[in-house]
Amino acid sequence: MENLASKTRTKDKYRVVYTDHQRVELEKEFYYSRYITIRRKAELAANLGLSERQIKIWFQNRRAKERKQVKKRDEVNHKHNSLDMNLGQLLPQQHLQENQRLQDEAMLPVPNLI
DNA sequence: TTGTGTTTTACGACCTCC
DNA sequence: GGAGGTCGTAAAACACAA
Repeated sequence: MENLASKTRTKDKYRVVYTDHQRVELEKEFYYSRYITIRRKAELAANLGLSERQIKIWFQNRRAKERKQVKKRDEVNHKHNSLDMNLGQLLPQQHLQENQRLQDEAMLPVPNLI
């Protein structure tokens, strides 16, 4: 008898797609804490019908995603800061508009937790 | 449609900590 | 040593312009 925890990648399914409910619950937990405890991992696994290994890997991937987003945002901000040299020549209204544009660019998608 | 870029699962390699 | 971390990557799933 093979359990889910030991083999999540099968011949016919390279990867499974998690349900909206599973994703929402995982996002909620991630929002609460970036690192899941052993106890919470076991609880979530039981509640969501996933293996603890899947929960662990989901959190690893989620943190990687966040780092990627932060890096992208930092790059935009860096671009923003280097632009500040030139912005000194802009009128105040233009400066505000440029600021808003850069902030919009850096805006991250916020997960819908409801 | 379909070609293409992005996101999502899952893993292996390697590292650190206890 | 084992558990869990990051990093890089494969491949399926998805989004979307042309």
